Amino acid sequence: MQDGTKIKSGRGRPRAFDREQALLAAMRLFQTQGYSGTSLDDLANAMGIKRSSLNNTFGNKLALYQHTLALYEQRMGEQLTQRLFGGAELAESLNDYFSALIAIYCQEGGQGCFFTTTLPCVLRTEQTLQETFMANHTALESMFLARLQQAGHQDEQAEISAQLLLALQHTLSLRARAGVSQAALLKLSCAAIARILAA
Amino acid sequence: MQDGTKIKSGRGRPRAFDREQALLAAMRLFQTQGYSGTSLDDLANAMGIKRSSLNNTFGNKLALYQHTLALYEQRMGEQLTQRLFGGAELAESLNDYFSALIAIYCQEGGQGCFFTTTLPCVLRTEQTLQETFMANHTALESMFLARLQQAGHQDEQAEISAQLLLALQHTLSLRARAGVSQAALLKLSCAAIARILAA
DNA sequence: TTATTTTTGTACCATCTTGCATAAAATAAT
DNA sequence: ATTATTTTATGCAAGATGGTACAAAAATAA
Repeated sequence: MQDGTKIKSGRGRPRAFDREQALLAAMRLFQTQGYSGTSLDDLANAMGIKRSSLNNTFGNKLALYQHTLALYEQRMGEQLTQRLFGGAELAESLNDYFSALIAIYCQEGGQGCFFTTTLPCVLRTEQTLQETFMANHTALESMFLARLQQAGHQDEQAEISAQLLLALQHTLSLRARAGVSQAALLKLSCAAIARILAA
Repeated sequence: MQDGTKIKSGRGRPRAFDREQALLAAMRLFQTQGYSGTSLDDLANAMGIKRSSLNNTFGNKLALYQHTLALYEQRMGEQLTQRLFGGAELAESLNDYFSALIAIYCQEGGQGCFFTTTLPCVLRTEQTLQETFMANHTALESMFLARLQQAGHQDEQAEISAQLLLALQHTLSLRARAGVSQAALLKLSCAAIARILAA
């Protein structure tokens, strides 16, 4: 009966917890333990609510996971998109974007990207997640492409450059998750950007 | 009492199944469902053996997973290393290597790389796996570096190029897993190699 | 043959897991 | 105050899960 996206609750007992704070706690746990490795009891504990509230507010486990994915995507966009389209110089914009990205990936001991570190292993068992993953994938590539075109880059070359920038983002995520230091990632990022723009 | 790596069994009842075939079946299942998403019952069924034989031969679930990772790494090395160091021309070697890599990644509906698609989500809960992942990571980068140096590439630039080649491998794995077509991956691979060598 | 070693089949156990049911609590509308 | 509506608390149930125990089976060594 619940949509899980409702905000205003006309009447009835008011919710005793903050919806977004709870989702953030769930996100952190999913990001640390993966989807299959996290139980609803774990989640409810981390969120500071009871299982009944969890199911009532977010639906089942898969729906909760999708909500955390959506929240992550939204928050990342808020923190990063402006950096990419802010600066006048393309190289400067890219360095700004990836520096901020690396800082996020290295939080909490190097979690990497929520999508690329936790989604791939469950893509085959949960079909709807494949679409979620692919949608994010194409959105990121389109974003890079738009910024390159804004800088005057042409069709074919711009498309390849956009793909390489996403490749950089992928490898940064995996390396952060593997424990590579923030300094090493920054160095790699700078060198990669220079190479990609050198064409 | 078992090491799990023993080959010769002096006396006693001989094993009724092929150890490597069983490991391959386990690998396929782990690759499809992830580590946490696969139960020992699932594995025993796929391997065609009983739970008792599984535990007796490979130890517990984590040990079995590590055995499949080792087998994957070994087999990939056998199929790919020669391609990288075979050809005389660097660009040719790289295209040969990545073409074969993509063909493997796209098998069975696009599984991608066993390491990069199933390991990241469990790195935080199983510490020993972090070392396994990092070891593979550095081994691959060293392999690319060695091939570049063999072609006469110099220190700093060769190191960056090796990192970018590993980045290419990462993004190919994730894209294959996301469902990107083999043709699209090949196109990306060729363009990326050209860019990386253009420096 | 007899003893020893290893694998195999079956069963069991303690725990975890998910979803659901039911009642109590809190608030708005009537 | 009463009713309707929503959240919260508690518990239950059916099944899954990982690990282990034990006897039977199979093969070799003495």
